[in-house]
Amino acid sequence: MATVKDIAKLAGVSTATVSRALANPEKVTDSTKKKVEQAAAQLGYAPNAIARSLRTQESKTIVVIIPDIGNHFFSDIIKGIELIAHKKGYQVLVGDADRDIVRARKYIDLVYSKQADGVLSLTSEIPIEQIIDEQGQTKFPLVVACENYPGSNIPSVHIDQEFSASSVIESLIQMGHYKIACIRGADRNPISESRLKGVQTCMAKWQLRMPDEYIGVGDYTLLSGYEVAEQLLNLEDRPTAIFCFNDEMAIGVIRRATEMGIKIPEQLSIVGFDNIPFSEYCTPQLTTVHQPRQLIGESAMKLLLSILSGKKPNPEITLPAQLIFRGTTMPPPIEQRLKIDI
Amino acid sequence: MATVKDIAKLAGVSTATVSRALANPEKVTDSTKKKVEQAAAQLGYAPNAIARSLRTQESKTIVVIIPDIGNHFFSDIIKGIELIAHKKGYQVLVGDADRDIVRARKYIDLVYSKQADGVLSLTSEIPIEQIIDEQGQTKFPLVVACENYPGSNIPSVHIDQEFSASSVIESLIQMGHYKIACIRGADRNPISESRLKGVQTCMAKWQLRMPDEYIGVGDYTLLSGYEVAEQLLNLEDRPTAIFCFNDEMAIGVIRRATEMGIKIPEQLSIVGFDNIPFSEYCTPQLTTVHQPRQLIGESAMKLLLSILSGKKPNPEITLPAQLIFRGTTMPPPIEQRLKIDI
DNA sequence: CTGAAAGCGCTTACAG
DNA sequence: CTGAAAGCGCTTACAG
Repeated sequence: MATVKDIAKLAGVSTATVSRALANPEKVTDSTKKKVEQAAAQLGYAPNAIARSLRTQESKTIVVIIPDIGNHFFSDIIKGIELIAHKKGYQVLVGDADRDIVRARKYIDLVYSKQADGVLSLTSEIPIEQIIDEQGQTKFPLVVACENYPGSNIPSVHIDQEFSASSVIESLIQMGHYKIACIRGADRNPISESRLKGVQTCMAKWQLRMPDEYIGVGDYTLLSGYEVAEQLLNLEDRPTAIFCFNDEMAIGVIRRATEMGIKIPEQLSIVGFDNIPFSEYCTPQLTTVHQPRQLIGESAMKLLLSILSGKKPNPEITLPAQLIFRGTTMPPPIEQRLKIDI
Repeated sequence: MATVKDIAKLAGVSTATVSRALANPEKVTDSTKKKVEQAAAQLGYAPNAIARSLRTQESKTIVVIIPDIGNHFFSDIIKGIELIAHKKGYQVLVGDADRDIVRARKYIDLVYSKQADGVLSLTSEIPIEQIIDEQGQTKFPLVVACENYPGSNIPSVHIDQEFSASSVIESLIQMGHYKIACIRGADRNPISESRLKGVQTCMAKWQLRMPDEYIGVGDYTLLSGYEVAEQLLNLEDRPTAIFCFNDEMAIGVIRRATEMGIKIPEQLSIVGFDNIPFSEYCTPQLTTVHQPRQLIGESAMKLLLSILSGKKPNPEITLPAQLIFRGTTMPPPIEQRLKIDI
C-alpha cells in the first residue's frame, strides 16, 4: 500500500506537503497540489485512517448501541443517525447489545480504546458506573435516544412517554372501555415505567384502577405478546382492551386472540406503540402510537455532534408523538361499556 | 488517559515489559506480571486499540455490509456473524448500504484505510472493480453471504436458490396450480435471477410457461408487494398463486388481496421466502422457504476467519433450506386446477 | 527475563 | 508556501 512517503518521493515534495495538499489544499500552491494529487492517483493511495486517528486523537467514528437488532423499531432511527453522521464525516458503528449489559459495556469500551469518539445509546441498559463519574457527569460524549435515565442529566432525545401512554388510555376510555389491560416491558426499564405511570395517572383521573392481573410483562417480542395475551384473555373478567408497549407484542396479541376466536376489534381492542411498518400490514391494521423515528435519530446525532464539538447544548429534547387509529380499536360491546355520569 | 508509559513508570519497568506482561504474561516473571497488573488497575488503564492497530497492522474488525437495515431477514444472520466474531476477538461493524453501491463502496473503503481487516457482504450490489483484480482474484479478505456472484470465485455461503425456488413451484403444481405468478427483485440481482431460473425450469419440466405479465418486479419491501399485487390481481386472467421472493413482499400481497376481498388461500395461494418472524404472525400465516439464517452468518464468519488467517478454504458453501407450509397455500378452485394426464 | 530502540503512517507546530 | 522534526501509543526484533 502506498503511503504519504511514496507520494512525497514521486511528487518530489516532503510528506508534510503531501499531507497538506490532500487535507488542506488551500495551504498549498496550485501546482504542488496538482503534482501531489497526480502522484496519489497514480499510486492508488488510500490514507491510513488508523495512523491519522492516532495522530489527531479522534476516530471520527461513533458507536450506536441498540438493544436488539431484530427489532424493527430501530431501523429508521439508525437511518436518521447515519444521515447526519455521514454528512459530517463520521462513521457509524452499530452494536447489537442483545439486551445484555455486558455486551453494551464492550461497545462503550470502544470509546476508552479510542476507536470511537462518542456513543449514541438506544437503550438505557448500559452500565451506569462506566458512564457517570462521581460528580454525576458523563465521562465521554454520550447521548441516549428513545429512552432516558430519569433523574440523571445524561443528554437524551425522546418523546413524552408518559403523556403518550396516557393519551392512549384516554382515548380508550372515551370509547367506553374501562376493563383495560396492558403489556409492559421488564421491570426497571425506564420507558416501561414512564408509560405505566401515564396509564395509571389517566385511569386515576377517571377514577378507574388497573388491577395487577391486568398488567402483563413481556420482552417486546412477538412471542412474548402471544404468550402474555394467553394469560390476559383467559382471565375470568376478561379485558376489553389491551395496550401493548410496542407493536411486536401487539401483533402477538392479535395472533393469539385470532386463534382463540376472539373478534378484533368487536370483542377486543388492541393498541400498539411505535408504528413499525408491519403495523399497517397486519390484519386488522394496528392502532398505534407513531414515534418520529428518523427525526429522533437525526436529533440525537446532532446533539451528539454538538457535544463532540465541545458545546454544552440543552441536554434534553422532547419530540412529538401521535396516536394513529386503525382497525384494532372500537368501542366495547354495549353491555361492557363505561357509564359516564354527566 | 493512562498509557503504557505511565504504567511502566509506576511499576518501575520498561514499556516493553508492560506490553509483554499485559499481552503475553507467560513471557514475564510472575512478580513483574503482578506489579504491572496492579499499576494498570490503579491507573484505570485501557489500551489504545488505534495505536495497537497501527503497529500490528491489523484492526481485528470486520465490516458487514447489508443492503437494508430495515429488512428483518438480516438480523439473525448478523447475530450468527457476531457470535463467531466476538468469540475470536473480532469486532463487527455493521454498515447499511441502503441498496446503494456508492454507500457500499464507502464501507469497503474501511479495509483500504486499514480500519477493517475484511468484509462480509450480505449483498452482491458491491462495486466489482473495487474488489476484484485483473486476475479475477479478490483484493482483500471478502466473503459474500446469501447472494453470490455467479461465475466469479468470490467465497460465498448461501442456500441453493435455484433449487429452493424450483421446489416451491413444484409443490404449487402438485397442488394443482398452473396459473402461477411471481414477484421477483430488481433485474441483475443474482438471487433474483437464480430463483427465477428455478421457477422457469420447473414450469418447463411440467410443460408450463409463466407469461411475462405474471412476473412482477418488486424491491423486497412491504409496499412493493402491495403495489405489484394490485397489478397481478387485476389481470384479466388472474393467477391462482403468487410466489414472492421474500416474505415482506408476500405480506404486502396478503394485505392487498385481503382489501380486494380475495380469499386467501381459497382463491389465492401465496408463498414467501426467508421465514422471517412476522411470517408466522400474519393472517393467514405465511407459507414460506426457511433459510438457516444464523447458520449462514456463522458459516460466513468462519469462512472469512479462515481466509484472514491465510488459508485457502473451499470458497463455496451451500446450506440447506426448507419449505414450510402454513396457511396461505392450498389447491386452487377445482375448475382452475391443472389436469394431469396419467 | 528485561530494556533500549525503532517504527507503524500520519499531522502539525515551528522555523525559514 | 514548504520542509525537518517530533510525536501520537503501541509492539517486537534484537541484544544482553
